[in-house]
Amino acid sequence: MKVKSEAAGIKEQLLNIYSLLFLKYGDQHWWPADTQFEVIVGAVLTQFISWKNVVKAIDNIKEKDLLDIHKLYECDIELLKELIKPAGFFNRKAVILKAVLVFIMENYNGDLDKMFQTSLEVLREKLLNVKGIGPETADSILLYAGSKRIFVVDAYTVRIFTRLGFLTGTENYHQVQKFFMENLPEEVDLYNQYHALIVKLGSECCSGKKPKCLECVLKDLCQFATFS
DNA sequence: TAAACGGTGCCCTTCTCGTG
DNA sequence: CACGAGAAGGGCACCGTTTA
Repeated sequence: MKVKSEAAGIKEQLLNIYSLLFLKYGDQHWWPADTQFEVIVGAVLTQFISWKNVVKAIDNIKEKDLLDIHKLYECDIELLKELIKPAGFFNRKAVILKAVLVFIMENYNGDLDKMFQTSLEVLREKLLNVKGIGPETADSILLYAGSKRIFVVDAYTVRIFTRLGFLTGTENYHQVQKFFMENLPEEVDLYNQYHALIVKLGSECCSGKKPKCLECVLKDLCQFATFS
């Protein structure tokens, strides 16, 4: 892991970045969902695609009055595929969603409160054992549905903090997560907001191909910034 | 020789970019 | 302007290679 040697420590720098992002983008109110269950469904559906399309898929489920663990658990998988079509990869996601529902029903009798009473470490391990649930999806569910203290890493996080010089871009998920969790205050709300702001910056400004460095609030801190 | 590991392609839709 | 090609996005399965 590359370490910056400037006077300000990494912890101060991370908080400084957070402040700049918050000043620019404000409270992100994440996760955009009404219930814990909606967060879980959204976390699965948002894999590989933009949130916009997930909204359509969830609206479809809501329209049929199926946004409920028991109802969705009983729901025919072909119907489920139809409903979540806008979210892309629907064949696979329907299967993943079903697997999650089976997991919650069989382990916790469909009771999310009960599920989130489980310790972070144990529940994370269990979620990762559900086919189709990787670290990012599991952590999203833990943080945003369960208010567990875990930092969510995604492609934006890696891209932005590599460009800023904190990462080399070759670290694995766990290493990146550890970096943030060791250098940020241990606050669920901060983890929540920080990740949301990273996504905001990543999608609006720090894109993969043509980042808009000129309008980036972090441009003065960034080694990557180009202004051509 | 078997297990562990690393790399690659696939899944599907939407959006962006480039070309005619 | 309209169209088509290509990329993005997370995880899994399968392949070939390395290691014990």
